[in-house]
Amino acid sequence: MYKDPPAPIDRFVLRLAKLSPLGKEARDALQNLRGKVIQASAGTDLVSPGARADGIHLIVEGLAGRFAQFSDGRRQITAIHLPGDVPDLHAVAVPIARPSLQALITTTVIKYPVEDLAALARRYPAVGEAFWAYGALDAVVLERWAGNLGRRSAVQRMAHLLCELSLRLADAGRGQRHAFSLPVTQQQLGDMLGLTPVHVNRTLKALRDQNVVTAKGRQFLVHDWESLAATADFDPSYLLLEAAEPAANQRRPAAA
Amino acid sequence: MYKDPPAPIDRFVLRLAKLSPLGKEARDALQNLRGKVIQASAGTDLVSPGARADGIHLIVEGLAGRFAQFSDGRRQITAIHLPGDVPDLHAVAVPIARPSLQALITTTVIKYPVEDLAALARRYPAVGEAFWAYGALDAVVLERWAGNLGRRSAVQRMAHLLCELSLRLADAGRGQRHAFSLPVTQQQLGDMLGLTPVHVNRTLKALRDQNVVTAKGRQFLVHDWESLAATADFDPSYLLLEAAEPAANQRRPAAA
DNA sequence: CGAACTTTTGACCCCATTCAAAGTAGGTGG
DNA sequence: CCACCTACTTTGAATGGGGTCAAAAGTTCG
Repeated sequence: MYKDPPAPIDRFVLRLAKLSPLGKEARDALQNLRGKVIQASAGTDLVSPGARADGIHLIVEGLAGRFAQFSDGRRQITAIHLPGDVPDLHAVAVPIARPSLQALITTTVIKYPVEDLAALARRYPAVGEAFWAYGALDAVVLERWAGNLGRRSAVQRMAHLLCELSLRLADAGRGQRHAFSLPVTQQQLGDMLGLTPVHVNRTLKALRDQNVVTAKGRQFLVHDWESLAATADFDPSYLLLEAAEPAANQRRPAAA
Repeated sequence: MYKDPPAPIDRFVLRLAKLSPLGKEARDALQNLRGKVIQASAGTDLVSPGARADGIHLIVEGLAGRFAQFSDGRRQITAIHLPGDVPDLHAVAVPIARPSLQALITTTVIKYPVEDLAALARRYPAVGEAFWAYGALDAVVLERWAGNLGRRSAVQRMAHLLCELSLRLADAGRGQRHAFSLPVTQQQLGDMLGLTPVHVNRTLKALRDQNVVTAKGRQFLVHDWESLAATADFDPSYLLLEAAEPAANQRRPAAA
């Protein structure tokens, strides 16, 4: 077997610690937070637009999308969150600013009381600073997402999304950058890319015909990652993953 | 006369204080920050893509755009910043994550040393928390921007942009929501909206023909704000301006 | 008073949407 | 285990919104 996926809370704490050095006491305090475990099936809203703020979510398993909704019901997904992510951490600082959150597949989350996290941030300044930095990085990713939507063609957008997600999934121990499972519908891909489901299908077909990516079922195989990154004009550095740059030491045990 | 535009640094401190109650000492410390005044003419980059981090910018006068740049040179503006805004405050927490910044018109900024702001945030926890919250609100606006780019037609995008900017300009004391000056080129509007300059022109013409907005020179007159907001599906609450919604109980007593 | 930059308009093209329908899982109950 | 239902995927044909190319008419400013 490959490396086991790290426990989501560990992943979260690790990322925080990388942003601002955390003492052992602070790390333990984060690990010992108690929250409510919640299961959501695909397509249900974890936080509906305009809902009251009642907790901060840690993704434990599955896939969640942050989204904006329009009055006609259409949605634009603005960020994808994997196990170990906390999509709405910034709501600790600004309870009013709560993003809407949707489970894209069957998803398990833990919901922590806002006050507990606020108390932690106040008690350990390093934690507060790490929370702030965490939100800042989130905003960087969001900015790329916006650039993607504004200025690129359908194929480029799709390529960029696949590049981003392949690296992040690999980083979360959920696959490898050239072979991963992304079990979302084409409808949902459309909501991420600002495209109609029909055109998502055609776009995937185009990539398949170029022999760059094949999506069978919801299993993605990237045959030519370099070419994919090139069409996407993708620069991984903004994700700030360690695995991102060298990429040489991407272990690949004999499997499949 | 209408109200005078408040001094930009005051506007910034005021906004911070609204996010997290600041003591007089902390407010004074913010006011007394010393930085380098810089003038930039229209179109020049205040921070070029990939440039080294060397300061945090307060917009004093003019208009700046945060942007993403692609390898072919095209740009997508992801946020507009008015006098009193600090576009890159989050770089205090994550120096690596520095947004590119462009002066859209002749613009004056003050550049503060990152360390000075970091020291302030560490010394006054309330300031740190306010900085964090400031970034969180910025991200909320950015999320709307992304939704705008992903799912709306050219006319809707333009309408939304004009709604947002008219309210923010009015809030900054630089005009009224139905009559304001936005002295940017149609090329730059295109970079904001993900459109070509030619189509920006046609879009403005469409709004003019519907008698909703007329843009003569770079002076904008909104004849029917309600109708504009309706076509944009615009909801002002995300901006968290006092003028926008009731928000009556938003104020807090200044603690020492 | 000319040079460079904007704005405006026209004609044509192409990418993505829309509408429609057939094919393909996946899941449930008989 | 199969019949059936529902949701998702795939493909075709027609439409349209926005892009591209080109040129003329303002502006601004040295």
